[in-house]
Amino acid sequence: MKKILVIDGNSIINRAFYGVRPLSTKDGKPTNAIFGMLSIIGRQLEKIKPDYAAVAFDVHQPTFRHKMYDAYKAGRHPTPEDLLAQFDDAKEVLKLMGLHVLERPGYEADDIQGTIAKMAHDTVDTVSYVLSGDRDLLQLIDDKVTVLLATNADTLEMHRDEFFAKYGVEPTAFVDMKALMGDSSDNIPGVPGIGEKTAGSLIAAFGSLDGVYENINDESIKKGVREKLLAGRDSAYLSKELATIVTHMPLGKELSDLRYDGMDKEGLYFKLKSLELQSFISKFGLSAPKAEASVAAPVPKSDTEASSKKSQTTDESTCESFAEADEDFVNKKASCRRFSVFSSEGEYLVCDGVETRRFASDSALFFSLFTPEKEFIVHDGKKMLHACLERGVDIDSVRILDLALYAYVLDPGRKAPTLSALCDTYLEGETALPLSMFVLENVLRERIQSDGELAVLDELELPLLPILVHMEHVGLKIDVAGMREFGDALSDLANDLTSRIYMQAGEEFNINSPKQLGEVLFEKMGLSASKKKGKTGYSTDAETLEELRYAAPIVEDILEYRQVKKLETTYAKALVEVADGKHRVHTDFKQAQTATGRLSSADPNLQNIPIRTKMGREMRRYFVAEEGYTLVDADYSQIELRLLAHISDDYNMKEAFLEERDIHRSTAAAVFGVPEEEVTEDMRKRAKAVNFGIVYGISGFSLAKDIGTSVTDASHYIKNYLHNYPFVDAYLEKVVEEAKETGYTKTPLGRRRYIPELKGQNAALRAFGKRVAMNAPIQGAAADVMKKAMIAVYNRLKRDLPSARIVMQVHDELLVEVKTDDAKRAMALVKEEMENAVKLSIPLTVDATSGKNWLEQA
DNA sequence: GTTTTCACG
DNA sequence: ACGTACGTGAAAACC
Repeated sequence: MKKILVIDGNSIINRAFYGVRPLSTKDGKPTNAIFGMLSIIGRQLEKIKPDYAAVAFDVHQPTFRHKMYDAYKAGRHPTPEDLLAQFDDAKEVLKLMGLHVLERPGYEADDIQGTIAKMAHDTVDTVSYVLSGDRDLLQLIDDKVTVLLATNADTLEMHRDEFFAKYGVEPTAFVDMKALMGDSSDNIPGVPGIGEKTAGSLIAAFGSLDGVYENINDESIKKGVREKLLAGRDSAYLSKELATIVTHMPLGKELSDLRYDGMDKEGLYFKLKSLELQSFISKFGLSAPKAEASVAAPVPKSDTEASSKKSQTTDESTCESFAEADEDFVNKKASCRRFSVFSSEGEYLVCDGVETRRFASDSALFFSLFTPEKEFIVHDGKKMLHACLERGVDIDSVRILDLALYAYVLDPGRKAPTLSALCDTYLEGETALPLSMFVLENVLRERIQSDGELAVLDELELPLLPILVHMEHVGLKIDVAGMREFGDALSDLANDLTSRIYMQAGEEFNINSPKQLGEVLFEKMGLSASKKKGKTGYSTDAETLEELRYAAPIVEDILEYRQVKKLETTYAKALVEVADGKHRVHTDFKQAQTATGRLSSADPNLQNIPIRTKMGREMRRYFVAEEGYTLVDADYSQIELRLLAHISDDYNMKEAFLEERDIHRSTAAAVFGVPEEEVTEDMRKRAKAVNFGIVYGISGFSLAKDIGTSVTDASHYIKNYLHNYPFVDAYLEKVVEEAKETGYTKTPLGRRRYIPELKGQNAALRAFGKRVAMNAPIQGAAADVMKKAMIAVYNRLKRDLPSARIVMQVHDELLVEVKTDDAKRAMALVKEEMENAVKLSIPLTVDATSGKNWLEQA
């Protein structure tokens, strides 16, 4: 187990200054703070023997995060002259001790500590020791983080257990306590009248600040306390923000940059000698080097070439020196971990948290920034990732923090906010791009965390992004010649149908125009359908025409014409047109588009390729594998119903899946009250519609329309269904109830969907909200599972079967293209990863097939 | 830019 | 009392 020691420089020096009697050198230089600091840190270095060590300091500058609270900070006591005078020497001593001294403008020492502790926390086999005199840091404690709390007497090791014993709450709830009790030393107001005792028992009882206010009317809260809490609500939430330590700041360091290699014995010897801190020279076992003055100073390297270049004053050299500056930027930033990149027309603006540089879109230097482990804060960065891929960047080894995805996770129902809209909303109008992207990342991440959606962001959306880029880049091959022929045949067929339709209508008109078609059918030919649109005219949709099918032969021709025309224009013609030189089509997966968490596919949409009719299904024959390759198609069987069974925990539905029974047959038996053996095809078909309806938030009316029965019968089916699956019934009720209370639904992984419709005055809209509430967690959970599966499949194939690549996703289905020899193995691997993407209380099963094209799958 | 229609899960 | 299933994208007509 590796250990990292992270020291709060400011608080240790402060504590040392006030805890140690005044000391000074002969010529009056104060040294007591350095003395105390050495004693505290020296002891811990010896005790812990860290593998990495860093000391963090504040740089006193207003920051994005804190500037709004400057008013509070203004009340701090000024630092005494005698203490200020010791800082520079103290830092020098620390460096000579082998500690990495870190200070970042705009961030406080505790933010640096929090960030390092988090880095260590996320690294296997590494634990952190956070040394501070400040109890604020206790919030960082967890299984892998210990806080060493320096007091005047000695240094206390605070593990999770000690913390819990002392405060009675989890360390993460420490900020929640502070939010209530406040902290005068940090100018955190808290709630007036609430002290440590009350705060402790409140948080112990309700877990968090949110918990306290959610249960504000709980009888265990005394009236007086409740009144104080209500009056101080805003102050409490502001206090919580003030008290929370940032754990994701742009540090520009990785753990390996912070290695502790022991002290510089010679340097430290001289330094301590000059500070007249003799006792530490012996304590650290330091001694004068043998030949004190023999170290030659390095001769500065001659720089004639560079200086001659710079001495020129032509325009050309100005350009060159810009290029040098950029190159310098890139080189210098080799050690920087996190950048923000703002893409604009023809250029990228790159910021390392301090300075911003401009790169042309085709700058090789820009792409050279993308080295393993680096993090890039972007907004809607897929286009940039494609450019990276073209330039040979390994996009899997960098981490892309796409703020558009952060915003999507926070509220998938909202239309995608622009970067500046995000700044307006979350940074109160701060728009210093791209620097503000760092702040946005922090702010949005904290919100996502407090909403319980961090897993959705970090385990699904962020890792999925580069995978989508790969899929889009590879594309899906179409048989261009075959599809063109098919398109031509469709065109011929449409022409035949057109003539027949004109003939029967007795005139030529635009069949594609619903207006003209309506006039022909309903006025000229005198047909009539049950529904007709008032405002815009007659409805001529398939459902209406279906009614008239046998009233006039023209109707059947029109229906067929519509189908043929759709296939021709939307698919055959359109796809041939967008195929690239290698006959591949590249969709654009929208990752932040749907309200439920699904992907969508556009330009072209490859998620709605026909399959339901025989003629439409033919289209799939022209989606093919590359020569020597095979398409593997793997789809989840009944994923939404399985998730409904799992989430509702309905024993009856679970039993059907556990026994791998045909769920529609099972449902039919229940709904029609017959044994499964006696279920007819028609009964099964109706039950299937009921199953779908349930997932969509059913109504008797719509079900009746769908399966062609009376509303009475349909309602009866639903009643039987819910009676047979009582936990499903209870679950659907619960999910609507919860959505009414909280304003949102959530999937098991935490993905939210807000449903404002439930709160409105419009009854129709509220009914819609109810259906959405019933559907969103199911559809969303299925989307979560598929995203998890895509990540698992991608990584598995990359490792074990690199000849295979995912080429499409259609909600519950993955399409993989693989060398024909490896098709069997690909089927097995993909199936395995998809089935085990999540663990449910019932099995998740995947059917995998393979073939030369998307139609012929055996 | 909006409406109608229809393709998919 | 109310309208009538969840989630998408594209083509063509229409304004």
